[in-house]
Amino acid sequence: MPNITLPDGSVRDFDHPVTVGEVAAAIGAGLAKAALAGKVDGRLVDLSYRVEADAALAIITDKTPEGVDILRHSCAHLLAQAVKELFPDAQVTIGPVVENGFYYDFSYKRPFTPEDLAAIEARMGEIVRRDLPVTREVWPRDEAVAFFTGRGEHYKAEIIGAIPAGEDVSLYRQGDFVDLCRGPHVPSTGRLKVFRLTKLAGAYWRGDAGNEMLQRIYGTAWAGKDDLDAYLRMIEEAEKRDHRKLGQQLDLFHFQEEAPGSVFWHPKGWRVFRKLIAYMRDCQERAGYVEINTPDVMDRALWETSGHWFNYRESMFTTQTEDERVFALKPMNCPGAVAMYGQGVKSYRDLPLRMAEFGKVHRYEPSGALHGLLRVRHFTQDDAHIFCTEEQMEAECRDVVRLIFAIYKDFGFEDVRVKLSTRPDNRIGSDATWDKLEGALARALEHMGVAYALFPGEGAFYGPKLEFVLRDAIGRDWQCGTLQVDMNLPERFDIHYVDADNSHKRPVMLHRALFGSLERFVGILIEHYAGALPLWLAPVQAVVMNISEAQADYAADVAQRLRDAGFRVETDLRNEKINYKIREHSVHRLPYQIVVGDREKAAGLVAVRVRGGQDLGQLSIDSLTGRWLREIEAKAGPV
RNA sequence: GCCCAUGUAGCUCAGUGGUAGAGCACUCCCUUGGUAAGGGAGAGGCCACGUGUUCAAUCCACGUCAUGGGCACCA
Repeated sequence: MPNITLPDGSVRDFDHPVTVGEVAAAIGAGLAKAALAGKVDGRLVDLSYRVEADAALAIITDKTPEGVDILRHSCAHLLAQAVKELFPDAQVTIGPVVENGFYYDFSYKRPFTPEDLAAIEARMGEIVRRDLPVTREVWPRDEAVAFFTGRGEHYKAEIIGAIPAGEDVSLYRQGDFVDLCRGPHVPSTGRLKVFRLTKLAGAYWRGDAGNEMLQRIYGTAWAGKDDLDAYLRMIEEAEKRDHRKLGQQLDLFHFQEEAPGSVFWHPKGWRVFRKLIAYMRDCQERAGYVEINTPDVMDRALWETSGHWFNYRESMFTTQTEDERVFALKPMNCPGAVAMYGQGVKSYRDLPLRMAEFGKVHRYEPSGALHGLLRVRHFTQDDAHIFCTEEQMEAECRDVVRLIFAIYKDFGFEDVRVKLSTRPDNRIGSDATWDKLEGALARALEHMGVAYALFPGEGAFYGPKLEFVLRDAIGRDWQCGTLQVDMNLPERFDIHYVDADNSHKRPVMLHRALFGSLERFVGILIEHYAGALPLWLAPVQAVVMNISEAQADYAADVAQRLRDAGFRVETDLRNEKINYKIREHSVHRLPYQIVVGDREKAAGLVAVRVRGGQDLGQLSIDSLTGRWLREIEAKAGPV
């Protein structure tokens, strides 16, 4: 008879098989009430699961992430049941748990409307009040297929049909609603209290764009109302940080219909952009890079050599001139860089050759992919191509990884996820070479003590790659930096260097970008800092305001002296009250506001207010610039 | 590209089958005020674009473009 070991190490002895729910009851009435499911020897099971033999058991409640996921999964079933009750001829497909909630995909003759959504949510509440028991049944696969086919649930039947013949499948039943599911689930619908349907969307059956579009309903679910409220507040906060909204409010950039996916940078936004380039240029020069610039428009022949014409053409902007020559706007900088390398004869003494380029690339991205600054059709890469020998490659990779982390740190990004994608099935180059290249990337990370996720088979056909991913304010992941090894282009362009023994050798080509796209990086920074860019990046670092006309000259003079000291400073000499001006510049998140009235003018000082409201009192211009220099030196600034 | 929604003044939004409104911003006047909105007046719109229906369309229908939320995509 089972000895049950609980998480605290205690053991309970039962003289007969017991269900998880009975164990919970034996421990205490409170736990029995809170129990949602169990975990037996590491496997999640229903409360009704019968423990026959000795086992380790944990009672799952909504206090753990696993418990909350069970709530969410059961909410997906609840949603499906409500939809089937209201729209009997809708067909169910799948309904998994996602971050913060769940969704369910349906096939229905017409799109669901927001009114439908409200009705469905109301029906879900009603089913909760019915407090239907949720029960598990095990069926032979073929019987389950026949059952769902008989109910007209063809998608469900198709899913179950894909399960190997002869296997049993588990079904969950609540009232008249039955769904295929691995489980576990809450014991009854009455346990689902805190949920909300959030949005309607289209989604392809089985995630394949070649299939029909289903209707997805998203919802969110939580253990308690406080959690839901916190989540909704978080969403609200994220919306306030949206770089598209802040870009408008802070007068940084705009988009317009004539140039979908391309940015109009306003003076202030362009200052941030230029600052990033200046910063990166400085970092790269210290790291031994040279900077080049290659043409934006090049003949089709070059793209045929690089292979883009055949593999990437649908994403390229092309143009034909009067003389019928066909050109393409570069979607990548690499061919230009290789062409640059090909000029003149390179010696092993020239390597490693690190060629950086702030290259503008154009890609005809699908219209539905465009998203503010984060996904555009025209963007600037902080690109570089490193040509080196195989022996030099590992050290070069290490240096790139070191540089990338140092740079992210300056922007306050400490939590960076790294992905290593390795050889795909369809590839060029020998296994020995791939071993070397993948090893170089992996060792570069390990050398830095950087954890990474391995994505086997996800590399490009021409080489493995590292990707550096940052998470934005709304929890979306954006790839920024990348480090790739390319065995293809050196071959296609037939480039080489003369080695010490006078033989011709093929260089290895590393391709790397640290910001990735300058446009995207600005977008991420705006959200990261909620528009309050640190002093060193702020487009306007300070504004000098006069109290009244009598100090206009002095204010202009102060501003000029600060500009002479190298700072980005504007004046606000408008005929407005100081309260009005301070409000406006606070809304625009200026790092510093400087007020000069008669008192400051007489003393030759300035009154300084820091972003956030702190009053520094009266300072001399020298002590203010000294403070600023120290702050800029410290870089990242408050987030 | 696919599904759904949206598109009215510089911005944020109301609104109606009889060619339009608010707040803020803008211009001018008064005010010269010490740390988050002083007062008054004025100007400003081919109601995204095209084609239909209608005596009449910003409103209805269809199409196009763009944007938003998802999906697919991100070599």
